[in-house]
Amino acid sequence: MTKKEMILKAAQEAFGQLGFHAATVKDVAGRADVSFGLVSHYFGSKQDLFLAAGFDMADHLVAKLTEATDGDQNGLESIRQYMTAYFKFTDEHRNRFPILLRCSPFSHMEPGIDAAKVAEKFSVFIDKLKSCVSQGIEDGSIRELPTNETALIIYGNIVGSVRTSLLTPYKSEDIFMETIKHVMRSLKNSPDQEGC
Amino acid sequence: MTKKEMILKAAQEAFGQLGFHAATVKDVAGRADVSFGLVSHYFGSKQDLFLAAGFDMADHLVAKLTEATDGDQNGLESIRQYMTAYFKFTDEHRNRFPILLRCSPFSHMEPGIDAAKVAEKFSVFIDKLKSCVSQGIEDGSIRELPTNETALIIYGNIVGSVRTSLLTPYKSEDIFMETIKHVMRSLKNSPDQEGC
Amino acid sequence: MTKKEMILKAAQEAFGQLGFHAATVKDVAGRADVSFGLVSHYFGSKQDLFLAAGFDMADHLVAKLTEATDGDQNGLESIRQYMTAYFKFTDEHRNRFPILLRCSPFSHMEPGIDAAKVAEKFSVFIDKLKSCVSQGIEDGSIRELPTNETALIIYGNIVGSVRTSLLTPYKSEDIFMETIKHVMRSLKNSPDQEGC
Amino acid sequence: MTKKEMILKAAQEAFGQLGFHAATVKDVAGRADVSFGLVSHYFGSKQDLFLAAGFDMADHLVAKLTEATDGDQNGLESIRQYMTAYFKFTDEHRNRFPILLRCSPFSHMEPGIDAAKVAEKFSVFIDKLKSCVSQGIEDGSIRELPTNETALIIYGNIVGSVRTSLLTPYKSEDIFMETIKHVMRSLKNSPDQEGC
DNA sequence: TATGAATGAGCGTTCATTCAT
DNA sequence: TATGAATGAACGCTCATTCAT
Repeated sequence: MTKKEMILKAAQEAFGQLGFHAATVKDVAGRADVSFGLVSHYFGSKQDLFLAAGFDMADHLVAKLTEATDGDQNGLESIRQYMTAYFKFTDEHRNRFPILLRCSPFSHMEPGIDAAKVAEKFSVFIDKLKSCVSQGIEDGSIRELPTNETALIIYGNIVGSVRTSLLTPYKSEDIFMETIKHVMRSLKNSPDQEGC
Repeated sequence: MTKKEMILKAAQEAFGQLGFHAATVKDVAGRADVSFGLVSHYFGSKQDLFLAAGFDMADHLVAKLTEATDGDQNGLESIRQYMTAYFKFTDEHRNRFPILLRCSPFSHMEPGIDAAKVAEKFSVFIDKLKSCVSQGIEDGSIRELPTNETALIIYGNIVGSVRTSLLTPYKSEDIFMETIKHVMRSLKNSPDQEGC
Repeated sequence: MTKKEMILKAAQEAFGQLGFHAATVKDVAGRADVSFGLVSHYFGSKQDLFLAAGFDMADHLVAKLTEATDGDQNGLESIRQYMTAYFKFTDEHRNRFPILLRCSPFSHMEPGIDAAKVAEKFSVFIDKLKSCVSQGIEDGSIRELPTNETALIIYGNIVGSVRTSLLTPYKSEDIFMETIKHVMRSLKNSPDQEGC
Repeated sequence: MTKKEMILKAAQEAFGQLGFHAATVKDVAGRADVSFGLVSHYFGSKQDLFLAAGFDMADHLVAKLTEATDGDQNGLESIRQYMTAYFKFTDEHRNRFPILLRCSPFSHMEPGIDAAKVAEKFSVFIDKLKSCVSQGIEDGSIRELPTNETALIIYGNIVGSVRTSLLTPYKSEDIFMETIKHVMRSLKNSPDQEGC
């Protein structure tokens, strides 16, 4: 691994654990075992480093989600795969995943960070869900629901459970699996059941 | 309103908008139109002020939720009232509500803040939901679900939609109402529908 | 004891233990069990309080020293009485005596304190010793020594031992008694012994 | 001279003149003609700087005292050399020596300074005197006296005269020389003179 | 007399950033 | 590439002091 890559990993870890302000450039350099001057050399300002760290993590997650939803299953099943892949990714990167909870439009952006860039980057997560919902409504696996709101609610459901799992002391046996069931129940098209 | 109260309101606003680190004590004092020395005089350290601001907001919300769930409706209906009251409260305090998104166990606690105190304070939000779920399962309005996970997922749903509404640029016509429907669909006990 | 007197005692204790800067007006008020506003009311500024506390202690010590040297003994004996009374006084006021080590021309005056006033106040301690030395040389109990230097050296001896006793961890069985012997040996006029 | 050394000299000067509290880090930086950030960079906290400044001065003095007492003269003569070297050192460093009057177990330690470290550092000054006294008693140049108390009293005598010379307005022609004579007279073993 | 709300100068300290090497 | 000396804005905080009650 190059020093540049080591800095990026260290930044994801430090920013994820401590947040933008509390994580210092010296701290990142220390975790990467390089001099702090090298951080600026490669990544410029602290803000730039934060975005680079967040976007790198986002790119890896997008790749996994794309892979998971690429099959020819129906819309509801795609959403299940999306959620499964998302939760699997968080489990596999518990140390560095929290950077995505920080560098996300669903979180307060630190003043000085370009929120628009972050929002644009993350729109792909929502757009993917929208496609799944649309497809599911078309193929009959998902009941008639407003596409936009439903996608946002599902994403909120995912992130809510990830936050519960990674951040709170309110521990649960298997909140990820229950969250998937919760969403499936809500979306599933059952012809003989009226709404509420 | 006393100056002490003005400082508390200003702190909720500043911490909510900017976060613990980016919001400065001088900024809070400026919003409250008092000298910065008075902040320490009444609240001690910045961390103490943060907790006071968060807990004050939490107390007000708890009061509303208690009022909303106090009726003799069934468990599912109690959850609907809980969610309705929660969303109404966020709408009525858009300026100062975000302190609760910051000072919450579902968020990263700033290093130096006593996370245990926060978690204890907020456990009432989850506990209230647990009671509703239990009651709903007993009275037959809610299907057989694990109480703890379900309560946490509902709370995640609520906070997810609040975050979407207050923080993101992904605007939606009426995400709060759709979120309530989403939860109702998922929880409602329909004897003739199997789970998934 | 009036509140004014209680403040003075508390100031001697606080300034003695903590020094001018580290001792706060609130601390003094707390020890005296009065509100901090009352301190300013009676004594004006912190500097004024410091001088009042130091001078009060000095006055009490001067009274004891005067009493001790008032007899009709010879000069050497007067010095012994002076030293004995001085050490006795420090023992009896271990809690509050250190104010005199702080508010003294033999210590660094805190910037802002009127050093000249302090020096004038304390000159009486040296002058008393000078008289004793002069008298002793006249009455033959003390050898021929320069009056001024000898008085200063004796005073330095006294304060040195007080500092050793009150401040250092270098404990000693009876440094006060040994100090008196040390001075007596050095001053005593022994006709058959040349100097060195 | 490196900037680090310049900061140390400036700290000795500033702390010596003004004391720990009244001397500010910005003041030290100004005297050293460096930015105040560099002080933290090299020395950490103000307290660390204070100890570094005091210990550096102590080390230089110890070197001189060791040199002065290394000869094969008798114990009494060693003490004379010790005192002579001590007084010479204070004269040669009148600007920066006072740090040693502040950073010393014979002075009130500022709250927050590690008094035990200081006491340990300074014990060498007393220990050197103890050796001289012991040796002098053995070789017959010093009368039978308690070693510990006598060493402490001699050190008190030295510091008393240094304080008188450097701090007070009570000026004297040659207090240092008279102090040496004072100690010599008191210690010298005169077989035909009884004690007092 | 007696209180403490209110002020703000000034402190030590942190830390992103620049730049000579 | 890689280092860390050097800078200074900005922070939280303390505390003497004033003054209305």
